[in-house]
Amino acid sequence: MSKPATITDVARLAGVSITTVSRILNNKPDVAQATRQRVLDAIQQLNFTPHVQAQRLAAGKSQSIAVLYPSDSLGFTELEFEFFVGASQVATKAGFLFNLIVTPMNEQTLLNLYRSNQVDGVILMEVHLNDRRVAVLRERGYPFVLIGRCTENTGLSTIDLDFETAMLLACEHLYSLGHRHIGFTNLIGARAGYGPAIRSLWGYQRACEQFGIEPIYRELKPTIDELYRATEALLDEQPGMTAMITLHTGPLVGAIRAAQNRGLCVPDQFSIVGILSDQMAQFISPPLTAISFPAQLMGSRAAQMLIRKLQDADYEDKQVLLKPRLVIRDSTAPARTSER
Amino acid sequence: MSKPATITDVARLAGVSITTVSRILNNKPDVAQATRQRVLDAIQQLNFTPHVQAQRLAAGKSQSIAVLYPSDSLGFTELEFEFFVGASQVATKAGFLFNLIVTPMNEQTLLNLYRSNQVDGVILMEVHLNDRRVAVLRERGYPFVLIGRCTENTGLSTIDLDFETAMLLACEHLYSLGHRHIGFTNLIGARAGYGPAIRSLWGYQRACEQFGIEPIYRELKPTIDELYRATEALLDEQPGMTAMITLHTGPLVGAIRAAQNRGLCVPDQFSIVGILSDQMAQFISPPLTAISFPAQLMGSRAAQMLIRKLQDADYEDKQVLLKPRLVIRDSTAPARTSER
DNA sequence: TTGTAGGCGTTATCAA
DNA sequence: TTGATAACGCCTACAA
Repeated sequence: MSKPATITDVARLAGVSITTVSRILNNKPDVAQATRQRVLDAIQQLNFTPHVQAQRLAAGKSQSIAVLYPSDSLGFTELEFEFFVGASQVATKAGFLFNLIVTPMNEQTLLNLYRSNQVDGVILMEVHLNDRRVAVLRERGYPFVLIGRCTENTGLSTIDLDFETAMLLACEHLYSLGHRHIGFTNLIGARAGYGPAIRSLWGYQRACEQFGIEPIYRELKPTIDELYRATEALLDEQPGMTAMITLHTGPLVGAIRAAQNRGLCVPDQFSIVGILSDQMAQFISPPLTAISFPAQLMGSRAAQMLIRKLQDADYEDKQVLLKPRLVIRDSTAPARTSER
Repeated sequence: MSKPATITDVARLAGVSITTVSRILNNKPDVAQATRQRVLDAIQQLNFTPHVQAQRLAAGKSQSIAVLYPSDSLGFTELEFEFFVGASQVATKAGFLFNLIVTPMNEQTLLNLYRSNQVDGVILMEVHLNDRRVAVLRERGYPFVLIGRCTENTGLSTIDLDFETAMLLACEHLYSLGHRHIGFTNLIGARAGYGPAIRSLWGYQRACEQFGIEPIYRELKPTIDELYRATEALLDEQPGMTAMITLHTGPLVGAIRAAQNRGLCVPDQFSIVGILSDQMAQFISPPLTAISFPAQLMGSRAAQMLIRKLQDADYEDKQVLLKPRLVIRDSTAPARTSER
């Protein structure tokens, strides 16, 4: 583990000044072809790589971004992984380091991230309508991007799935299959202002009005058991219910099981629509009719926006809202008009 | 976005030298109580946070670790997410930055990671029996930890699941249920020396000998379709086969489906055992009897080992091998002695 | 086209 | 118990 070569070593070996080496490293013009070659040779020979800490200190940038994913939030879903991979790929390609921080941060630690120059910018996940983190960062003018969005997003860079439309689509699909009693089990947190939860609820409510159907609504923690019990309860209370939409990714297996345990065959007697990744939708039996959640895309777009923002002084903030897409698989079928 | 305060500002405000402030920041002894308080007040007042780049440059450490997960490797499984979360939590708690790098690296870029001081150490995933990355890093004496292991691990820090024993357990379970024709669909890559694949194969082979049963073996890419087709093919070719073990996490749904499509009820007429996270095992229908894969634990243990190694000069390398645990759920049942 | 010199914000080594 | 001062490795005016 001998000490890595420094720019000084290179300069000495090539018989030039440090400045010249630096110029070449940073692709500045005004270097004689011969000199450049000599320096490049020296670099090669010494296996030299610039010391990033030093570069960053001198340049005043950290060249790294972080994703803040408070892991206590909602338990496992398959989506996170895709977000991370998408963002990490983009970051690496752009020469940025990608930090994943799953420990929840308070206002202080969040600001320190910037002040201490650990990161140039962050991607915030699990965003609420009134997110303190957003308020704090916005006020200080620190660069960041949201996966999700707030109530007031002017001047922010955001990327989100249009959950409201997603719910409309889902309801429409079921309605067109003849379903008139459609339940919706939402993520917990709508009241707390958790974006996806509250917007889905709005969408559901709008759909109910639009189609003239009666809402059947629950909020749950995203565990299989919860969804299992809730589904059973709903089936009991709502004998007329022939279909369900759920925002919970994995646990929605609980819903399927509960239905099946009641002797209800999915989809022949009971239809289910989810919102989840295409991957996961196919892992489930039966393969799920679902709004697909393009998590990897969202992760990479978020990273792109952030990095551009960091590099372009006059980058314009954008609020990207992805149009949801319904993929019909095997968990939905026409409603039996007779009874359930 | 006013410039953050520096140590100089603090020193000036407190009326002491930079050195003194530095001492206090680093909890050195020999500072008068009164001085300390004065400096702390100044720090508070200025909202000062040390500039990490500068600290790291001066100290010669980057205080960050990275996980190298080449994302082209095997496609999605739910396990990665858990690895990352586990490692990230530990890193943050220890004051380290956690970098996730999913872009595959060649020898050069890997070494540059160290030389450029981006990271102090890395956690390698997707390890092969003869892993070039390991050879390269070991030779240079750079600190790293493996999730997985090689053929020769002396002097390395590794953590791995004992796949060989896992396969023995799985076979034993099925054998004790009366199954005598047990198929095994492995991850592709055994021949290429991919650790989990090859060790599982060894375990399976040992189990077959031990129980005197005939191996029924396939290697596949981890997609639902592949596993679906392979299972169908196996069912055709091996009319006596009543059970299957598979190393593929999600796609094993394909196996279940194929069996069911043949009119084989799982588990009554066909048993399946997987190796996957407890989470995922429950997402699947029927809930899967499986060797549980403690990914989050492995991630955090790996990070712990690495960080200790970085901090303790005389840290002893350990090769940790986790004992597998079989959790019996609803995908295995006694073999029908009659026929399938 | 090239080099000199100062600075980035810390830590570490000596003196005082 | 404190404080100069020299690193750390690189970048960047400015000068030559």
